[in-house]
Amino acid sequence: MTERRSTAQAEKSRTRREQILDAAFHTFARRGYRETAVDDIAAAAETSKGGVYFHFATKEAIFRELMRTTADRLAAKVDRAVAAEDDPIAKADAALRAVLATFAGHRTMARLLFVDALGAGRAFNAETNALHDRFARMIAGYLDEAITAGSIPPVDTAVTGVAWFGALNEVVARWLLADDPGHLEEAYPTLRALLLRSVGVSEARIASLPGSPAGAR
Amino acid sequence: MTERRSTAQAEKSRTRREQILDAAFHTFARRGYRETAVDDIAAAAETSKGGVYFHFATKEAIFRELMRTTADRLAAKVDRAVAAEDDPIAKADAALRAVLATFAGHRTMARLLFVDALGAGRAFNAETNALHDRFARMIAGYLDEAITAGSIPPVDTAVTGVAWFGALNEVVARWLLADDPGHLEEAYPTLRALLLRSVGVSEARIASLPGSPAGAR
Amino acid sequence: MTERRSTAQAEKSRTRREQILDAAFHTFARRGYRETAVDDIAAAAETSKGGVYFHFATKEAIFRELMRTTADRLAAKVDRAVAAEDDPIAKADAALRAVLATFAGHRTMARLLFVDALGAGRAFNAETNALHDRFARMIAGYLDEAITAGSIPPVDTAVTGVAWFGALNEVVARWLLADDPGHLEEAYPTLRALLLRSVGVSEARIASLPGSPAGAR
Amino acid sequence: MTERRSTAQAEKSRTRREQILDAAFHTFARRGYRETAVDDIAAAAETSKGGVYFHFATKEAIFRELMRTTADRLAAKVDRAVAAEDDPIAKADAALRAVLATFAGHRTMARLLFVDALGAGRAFNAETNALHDRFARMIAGYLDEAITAGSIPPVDTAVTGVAWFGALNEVVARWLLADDPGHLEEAYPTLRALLLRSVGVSEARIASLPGSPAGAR
DNA sequence: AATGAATGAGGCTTCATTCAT
DNA sequence: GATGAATGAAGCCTCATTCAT
Repeated sequence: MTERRSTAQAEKSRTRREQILDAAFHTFARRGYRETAVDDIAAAAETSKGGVYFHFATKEAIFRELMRTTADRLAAKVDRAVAAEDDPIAKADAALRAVLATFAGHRTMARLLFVDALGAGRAFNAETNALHDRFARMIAGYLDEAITAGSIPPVDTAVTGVAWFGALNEVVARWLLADDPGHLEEAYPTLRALLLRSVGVSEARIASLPGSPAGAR
Repeated sequence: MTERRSTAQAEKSRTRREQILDAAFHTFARRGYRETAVDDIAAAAETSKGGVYFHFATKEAIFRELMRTTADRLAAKVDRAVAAEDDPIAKADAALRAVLATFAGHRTMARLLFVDALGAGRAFNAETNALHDRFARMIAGYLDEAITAGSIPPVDTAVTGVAWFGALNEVVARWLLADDPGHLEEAYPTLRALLLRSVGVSEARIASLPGSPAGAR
Repeated sequence: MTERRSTAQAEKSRTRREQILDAAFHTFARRGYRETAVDDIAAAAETSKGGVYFHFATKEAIFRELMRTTADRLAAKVDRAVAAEDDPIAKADAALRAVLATFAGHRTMARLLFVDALGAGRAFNAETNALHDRFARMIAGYLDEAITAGSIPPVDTAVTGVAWFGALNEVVARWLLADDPGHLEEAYPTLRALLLRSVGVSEARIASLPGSPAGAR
Repeated sequence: MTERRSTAQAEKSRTRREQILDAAFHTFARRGYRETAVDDIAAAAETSKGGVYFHFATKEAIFRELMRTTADRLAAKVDRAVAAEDDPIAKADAALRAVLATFAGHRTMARLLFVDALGAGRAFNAETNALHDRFARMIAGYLDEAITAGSIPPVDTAVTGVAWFGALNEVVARWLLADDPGHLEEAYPTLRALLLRSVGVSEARIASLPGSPAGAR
């Protein structure tokens, strides 16, 4: 009985904890880190300030956890998409597509991950840095594989990873910040062609990818 | 006499104004907008809070002016560099080089322009947006010229402008946020090759640019 | 149990709220609205600035609530006094007596209601206006009844209400501001005779009221 | 020559001083004492803050001087009006009429004198007190004359003076604070009848005064 | 005489965090 | 576990006053 109750409590607690994370996620994304008061989070989570502080030590801790899990989720999605492809270039394509699709579906998530981290102040630079680094490295890794496989000529994959991520990031960010967002996917073919070309993939190969403009050169 | 005196005073006032802007510039860049107190600016400018408020209506006004003038200065530098070249691709090269060189010399300036704007909170998104837009458009403009001149094949220059700016931005930002910065210019040849290739410039043409890796020729 | 606890807490909270109102009441009355800092109120209430702001949104809100409740209390007292009399003139007498007695007992209350409202700045004119209007109308209402009952000849009760209130107000205010207050009630018979006479009540009727100067009978 | 210049300077100085007083008068009256910044006064006087401080030691000093001179002017006007009459009751009528006429013509002056003094904070109570006292005493003085002349029965003229002033003050104040002022003079016959009746002047005598309703009872 | 820049105390409000219940 | 009251350090801004020129 005690056993059962404590389990039930633990479950309820986990639920409440997630409620708070959820609320924080949306509130941070909508209003930004500094503009979000712990009270706002508590209200959105339908609990009290004290309740929030029972589950998290500080406001910063909430944000950090959110950053981490959100990034994890995205990275997992990308990994899954990549694993489904064989050809290195198809892998890259799949990865890009996965990122854009996720963002397109979760504007909020993107905002949190790519825009707000900076707004959170110097304290978070390490986090942000690590996050961007992680994605840049991920890209570099795939590029390295592609080079090894002979799919593309050798390049400085470290710099290229950063640049690709930056290009992607900016396109997403501009979309996030736009008053009238439009469809993020529309930019995809152009962006993909740009990125692939930048590492020496031939026009023919690019044109052969699914979704390329029909008669493309 | 009165004339002379008032002129001297006006000059001193202007000097003080600039002192404040300077102090604000550095403090914002070091600590971020939200993290910077008006008192900090005053202290750094060796004046008082009231002194700051004599010259600027609000903290925000200081930041806005800083954003504007900093962007102006950079844009002017780029324009000058571009005007010195004839060939569209050389122009692009010059522009990139100008941006990187400026940032390399003024880490602080870059931080303010590219990183902190986001930290300033939702209220500044319009400003930031406009700033990024300005540079993205600038790039798109040069790309359009290059297309018109037949130097590169047609592409969606709007998206490309954004992507280029993003790639550049990210490279700079990562450098800014790194613990051990290293030399920004080292990334330049790689980045340049990447960007030019992405819009279809031939390897030969890229290799012919000054500063390209020796063996590449 | 939870019930009991929450009730106890709510009660404590209400108590604290009133503590703050009380402290504000006295501080406003002693120093005036502008002169009173929220810190002063907090200190007087033996709590912190934050504590005050937990219970009230702004300093102005405190003042407004104070004005309202104080006026309510006075109006209720007058209404009760009036209801206890039958004859219109006796009603007027009772009302005047109630006001003066209340003020005499609570110098502070009077100060807040009649003097400080103006010190609160243009923003409060609406409030003050409404307050004075309320009392002037109250008087006018009783006068109208008296006219209807044939106890006094017809007069412009609107202007008369204002004038009566003004006379009363000034007598009270002068007493409030005097260095050596003396007894407010001493002025009462004179004031009452003045006011009643001003609306045509006969000397005989006035002399018959309780508390009239002996020899006047 | 020096002589002449210094005279000219003195004159200019006096002019400037008055300019400032004028500006202060209007600004205080429009915005209230606390809401008026010395900068506002300087701007309205078309001079600088320093200029203001050359002529006046403090903001308070300006206000005090304004109160005094304004009251002087009004008192002089009343005295003149009173001197023109013989009969005590006609004198009283003339005095009331003078006050109301002055206020009606100078809403601004009235506001400064009767409303704002309180808004200026406790520091001015002495001044305000003295001012109100002065007018109450003035009224009491005329009433004493009237009693001596046998025009009215004896009353406590001190209290009556205060009450009369209060009635007058309130009527004026309500007019000052009203959104849609209307004509102050319209209230005059009612007010006059009220006041005169209150000290035992007969209906017949009241009806005989100029401006009384034609067929008045 | 006048200017305008500078000063700095002080005001109101916000908010992350703590804690008794 | 949860609540909500309390704390107090900051933060931004205003403004009377001073002062060098």
